[in-house]
Amino acid sequence: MARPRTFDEDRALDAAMRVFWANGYEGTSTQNLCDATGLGRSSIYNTFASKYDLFSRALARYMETMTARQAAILEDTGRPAAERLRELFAVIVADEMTTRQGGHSLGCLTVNTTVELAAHDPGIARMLERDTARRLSLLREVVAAGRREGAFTSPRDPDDLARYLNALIAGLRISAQGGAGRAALEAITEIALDALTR
Amino acid sequence: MARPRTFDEDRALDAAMRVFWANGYEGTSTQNLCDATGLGRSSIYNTFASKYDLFSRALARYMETMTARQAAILEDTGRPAAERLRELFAVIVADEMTTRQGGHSLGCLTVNTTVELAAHDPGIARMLERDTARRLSLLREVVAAGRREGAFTSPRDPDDLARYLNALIAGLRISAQGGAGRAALEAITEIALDALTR
DNA sequence: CCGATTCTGTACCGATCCATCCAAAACCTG
DNA sequence: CAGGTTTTGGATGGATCGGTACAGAATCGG
Repeated sequence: MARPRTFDEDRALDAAMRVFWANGYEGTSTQNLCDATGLGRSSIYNTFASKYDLFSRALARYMETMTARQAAILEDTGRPAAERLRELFAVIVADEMTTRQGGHSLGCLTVNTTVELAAHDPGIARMLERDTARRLSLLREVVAAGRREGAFTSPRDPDDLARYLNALIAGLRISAQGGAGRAALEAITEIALDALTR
Repeated sequence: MARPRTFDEDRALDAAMRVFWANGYEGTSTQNLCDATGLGRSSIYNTFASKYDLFSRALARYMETMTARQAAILEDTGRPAAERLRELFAVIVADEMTTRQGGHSLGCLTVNTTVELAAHDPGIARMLERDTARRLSLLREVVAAGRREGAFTSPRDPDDLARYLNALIAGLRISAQGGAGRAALEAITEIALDALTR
């Protein structure tokens, strides 16, 4: 029929995602994307409509994989809720430690994009809001489960507790980007749980 | 001697700061800076060495004013520590609600810059680290005072509690940038205090 | 009111921005 | 192996990027 592609679209998307993650949307040039993906400009623009479209799809991919990972941990109803939440924190801290570049982590593409684009781009903002809603739902469920198990004794509204945890996770990412080390991050997560078990 | 300036340098710096705050470093063009300050390119480059230098000074100004405001609240030893901390949260939430543009706040220039530049620019990173150290010190002091007063019963290390509060404040900003409303932000701050009083 | 000095507006610089065009290359079907 | 179709690389597009050059305007000391 026709000449086939010599590259894998998902691999290209992954490479693009990492560049956007490290440099932000404005901070990434189309040349950067060519270098990172190994593709020519033509191949990129033939596959993705624009830099914006490529970013949008990279962000969607990131959110899907990240939130799915978190869902797998938080929805593992075979384990106590408190243990699931601790595991989530441990994974997040581990991620922050492994995406380090010269003393500072890259943080989280979702958080980074919220900072850079949420106020300027309604389309991106809606994507972020959907992802946040999903994570809030996961967190609310694990909080409710922990309460049923008697582990989380806080009388606060589970919705608010979920928002609290979500905010704290974002703050954890910012702290890591600011240079906080593993011990500091772990201490933060320990204290964060105190609010649930008080 | 010579022709005097027709503009106030501090006012120009303020205008530049707001543009960087709203659009980030990469997202702000020199033309944007001319428009916002009302200055011509010559005046800007005659007063500031470069876009980078202008940003650096705008950031320094932001950090100085913001942290000074927070210090004034946290170091007001005439009031109970818990009250001071609540007041800090109230001011932060109020700020986030007033810098809104179309449902999303602009967040905090310090946090935004941490996301955009900390991993790439050692000079900016050091500025941010100094500011963070100063705020951590303020928070540690208020935590220690609250403990002496018997209000904060958490047995955790005051250093860690300060880091926890700092992370939570950043998360509060991110939540606001993501579209969280006043009620949600206030609930988060209430729960955050639970970790200190457990 | 003149000379020295500084500020300011405009034009301009090379580099880079995102995106497109087009011809050559590569593949599948018949 | 020929025709049709898609991909690919390289050249190229106008626009904008950060920054500079330069001439004229504005002010002060004398």
